Amino acid sequence: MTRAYERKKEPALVRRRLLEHGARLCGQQGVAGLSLQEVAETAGVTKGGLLHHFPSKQALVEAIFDDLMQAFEEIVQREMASDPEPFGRFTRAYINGTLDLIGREDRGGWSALMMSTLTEPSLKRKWVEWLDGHLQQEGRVDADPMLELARYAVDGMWLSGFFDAHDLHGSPAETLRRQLITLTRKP
Amino acid sequence: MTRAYERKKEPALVRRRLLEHGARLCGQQGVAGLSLQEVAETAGVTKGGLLHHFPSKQALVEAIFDDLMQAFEEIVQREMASDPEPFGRFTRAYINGTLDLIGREDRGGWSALMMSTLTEPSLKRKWVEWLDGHLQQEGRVDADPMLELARYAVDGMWLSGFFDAHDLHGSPAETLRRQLITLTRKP
DNA sequence: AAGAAGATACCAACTGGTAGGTTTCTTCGC
DNA sequence: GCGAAGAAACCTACCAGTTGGTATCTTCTT
Repeated sequence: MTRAYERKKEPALVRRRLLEHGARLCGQQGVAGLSLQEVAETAGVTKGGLLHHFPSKQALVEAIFDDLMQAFEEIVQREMASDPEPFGRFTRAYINGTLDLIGREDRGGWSALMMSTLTEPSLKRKWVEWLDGHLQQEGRVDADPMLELARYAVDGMWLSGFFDAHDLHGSPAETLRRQLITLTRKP
Repeated sequence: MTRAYERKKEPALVRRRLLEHGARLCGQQGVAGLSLQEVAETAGVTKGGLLHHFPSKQALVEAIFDDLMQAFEEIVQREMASDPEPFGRFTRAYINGTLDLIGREDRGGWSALMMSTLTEPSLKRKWVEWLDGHLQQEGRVDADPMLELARYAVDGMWLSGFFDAHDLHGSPAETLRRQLITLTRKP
């Protein structure tokens, strides 16, 4: 039996810290502005230690992205499981999941990480594949233009979430959320 | 009378090239990934030349941003001028203007530049002020939650425009545009 | 002549990454 | 049980290249 509390080296924990601080810093400075040195230091380890867990910056960034994507995937899956109506089910899960993330404290991590998706081709590909996968799996039930529009809208809300912590352009988020969900019901 | 064809130095032109190539490179690599050296070279000038026009990287980035913002402002103004219906006028102009930009070749310049807005506080402030200015000026005619939603949706469309050059999630852009505009009409 | 436009050369700071070491953990023969 | 072997975790020192920025010089325009 291992007694974790006596351990001096805790690779899993260190790895976790590297991912989390990396995500946060990414959110503040973007991928290009991310420095291995800084990530390592804030995670309480040296650059050499970081490079032991992630052999290159690219590897680190992709790991951060995968980590966040997985978390989002789980949220979406949970939302979908509790939605009895097939039509627009994925879109509603996407909406609720995204708005959930906006409310989080660690929003910063998500923020520019997803933004970096735009400049980092490998991340872009991952995201597109994820979305395409879901849209294909759910078949035609999420292909309606209005559903597409709803997804875009929540993307926009998420985007504007960076600009100010408080309510978005004016309306409380809950009002907009309900309005969005309404759009996803059958015409 | 100046005889431009004999000139060897054309500062206005150089400045313009610096702004345009800067915008394009920004779109490809983000602000943090932007290198003065690279901007200068692609604009056909040395770094020293660039730093003569823009005394610092920050100054260059802000100038690029201002330049693009001004272009967008003109588009929006033109759209608004040709819209007889006051209700949702700014929102429609915002929608049409944004979708116009998506279709452009120089979309890349806009792309990550606006993204950088999120990490660069000074740019963020400029954007928020621009939007607030318009929303305040147009009074309550653009405060309706549905209009807000429509603006978010076009933001999302613009965002997803980075992911693939072709049509967005599936529907042709024109279909979505019409649907969006419909949302901006009185309830 | 005077100032603007631009080039050249240079610097300190920082970047991602490598090499090679030390410490800690796990495993396995005994 | 114990202890040695070997792997995993982590650190120190360093490298070559790049960064933004400055100082200085030349060329062009007016």
